[in-house]
Amino acid sequence: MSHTLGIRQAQKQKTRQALLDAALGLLEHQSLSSLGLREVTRAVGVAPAAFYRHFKDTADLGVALVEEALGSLHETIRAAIVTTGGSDERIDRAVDLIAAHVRAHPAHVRFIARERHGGVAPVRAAIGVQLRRFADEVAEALGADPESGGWSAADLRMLAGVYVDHMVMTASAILEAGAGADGDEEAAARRAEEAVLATARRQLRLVTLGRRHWLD
Amino acid sequence: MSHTLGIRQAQKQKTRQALLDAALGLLEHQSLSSLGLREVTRAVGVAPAAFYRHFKDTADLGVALVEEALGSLHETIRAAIVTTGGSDERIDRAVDLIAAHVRAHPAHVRFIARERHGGVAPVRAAIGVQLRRFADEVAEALGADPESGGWSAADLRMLAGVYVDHMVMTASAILEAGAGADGDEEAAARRAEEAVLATARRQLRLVTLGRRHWLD
DNA sequence: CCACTCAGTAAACAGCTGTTCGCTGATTTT
DNA sequence: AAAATCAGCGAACAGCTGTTTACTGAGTGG
Repeated sequence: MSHTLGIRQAQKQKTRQALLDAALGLLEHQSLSSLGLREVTRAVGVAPAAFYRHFKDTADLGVALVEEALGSLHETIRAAIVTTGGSDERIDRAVDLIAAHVRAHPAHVRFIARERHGGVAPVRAAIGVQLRRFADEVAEALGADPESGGWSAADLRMLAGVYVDHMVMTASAILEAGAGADGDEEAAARRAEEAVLATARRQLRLVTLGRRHWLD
Repeated sequence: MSHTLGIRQAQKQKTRQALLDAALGLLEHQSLSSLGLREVTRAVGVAPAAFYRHFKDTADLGVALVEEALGSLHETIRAAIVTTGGSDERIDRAVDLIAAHVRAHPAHVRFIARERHGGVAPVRAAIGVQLRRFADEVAEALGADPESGGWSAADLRMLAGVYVDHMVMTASAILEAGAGADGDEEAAARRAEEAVLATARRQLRLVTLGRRHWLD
C-alpha cells in the first residue's frame, strides 16, 4: 500500500518490533512498572543505548504495546458486532470470538488486563481511551439494532460499557483458567476454560434479558 | 479479647503496620511488582535489614496488604447484603456504601484493583481467593431471597459473580473519576464521580431486571 | 563516487538493589 | 539478679539500574 521503505528503515522497524515482542514476553511474570530498559535490550541481544533510538521510556514502549494489543482486539470486536441472528446465537458467537482471540494473542490480553489499572499512568490512560472508543462503537451498533428503539444515548452507552467490561474480564478469566492448571493437567485446563465460557454466556444472557425489559 | 501483648510485641506490630502503611502509600504511583524493600524501609525510617523481621519478600508484604484491604471491604459487603427494601432502594444503598468505602479507603481500593491482575502471583492468588469467598457469601444471601425461588446454585453463583465484579469495577472507576480532575477542579471531580455512580446504578438496575426475568 | 545520515556499539558514570553478617541493648523469662 | 530472647542497626557484598558519551560502519541520495 505504501512506499516500500528502504532496507534501513525496515531493519529499524524489525529491531523495534523485537523490542516490543521481548517486552511482551517479559511482562508475563511482572508489571510494566518494574520492566527495566536493560532487561528488554538484553533479551533482544542489543546494546542498552539502542533502546533510545525507538522509545524514550519503558512507559513509551508500553503505550506502543497498547496500540498493538488493542489494535488486534478491535478487529475481534468488529467481528462480534456484525454478527446476526437470535440473541443466543449472537452470545455464543461473541464468546467464541473472545476465546479464539485469547488463544491467538494471550500475551496481549494479559498485558491489557494487567496494565488497565496498572502503575504507569500514560499506559493506563491509553488503554482507557481505547476502551472508551470501543464502547462508543458498540453503543452505535446497539443503537442501529431495532431492539433498541426508545433507548436514550446514555443508556445505550451504559449498556455498551457493560459489554466491553465484560469482554475484558472474560478474556482475563479465560487466561487465568488456562494458566491455573497448566503443565501436566491439560484436560483440567480445558474443563476450567469451558466453565469460564459457560459462565460468560449465562452472564451475557442475563444482561440481554435486562436489556429486553429495560423500557418497562 | 486477648492477652495484652507485651510492650515488645506491641512495638513490633507498630513497625510492621508502619511498613504496610508506607508500602500502601508508595503503591499509589507504581505496582507491587516494582516496589523495593529498601524503598519501604527508607519511607518508614528503619534499616533495610529490619524488613526481614516482618516479611520475607515484598510479595509477602503484598499478601498481608490483601488481608488488610479485603478485610475492610468485607464489612462493606456484609452491610450491603443485609439491606432490605425494594430493589431500587437496595441499589441506591449498595452504591452509596461503595462510594463511602472508596472515600474511606482509597489506597486499599487502588491496591486491589491494581494487583488483582498484577504481576505478583501470590498476591493475585490471594485476591482471587478472597473475592471468590465474597461471591460465595453473596450467592448464599441471594439464595435466601424469596425472589430467587427456582434458581440453581450455579446460576446464583453466576449472579453473585456479576455483583462482586461490578463492585470492584465501580470502586476503581470512582477512584479514577476523583483522580482525573484532582487538584484545582474539585467541582469537576464531584460531577465525574456522580456520573460514575449514576452509571453504576443503571447497570445494577439492568442486572436486576435480567434477574427478575431469568426463569422464563 | 562521495558526503552524509543514523541504527547500533562499547565504555563509563553514579546510584540503586536484595541479602548476609555480627552486634547492641531493651525486654522478657527463669 | 542473672540469663536468654530478639527487634532493629550499620556495614559490607556483588550485581543491577538508567543515561550519556564518542564511535563505527552500513545504507542513502545528490
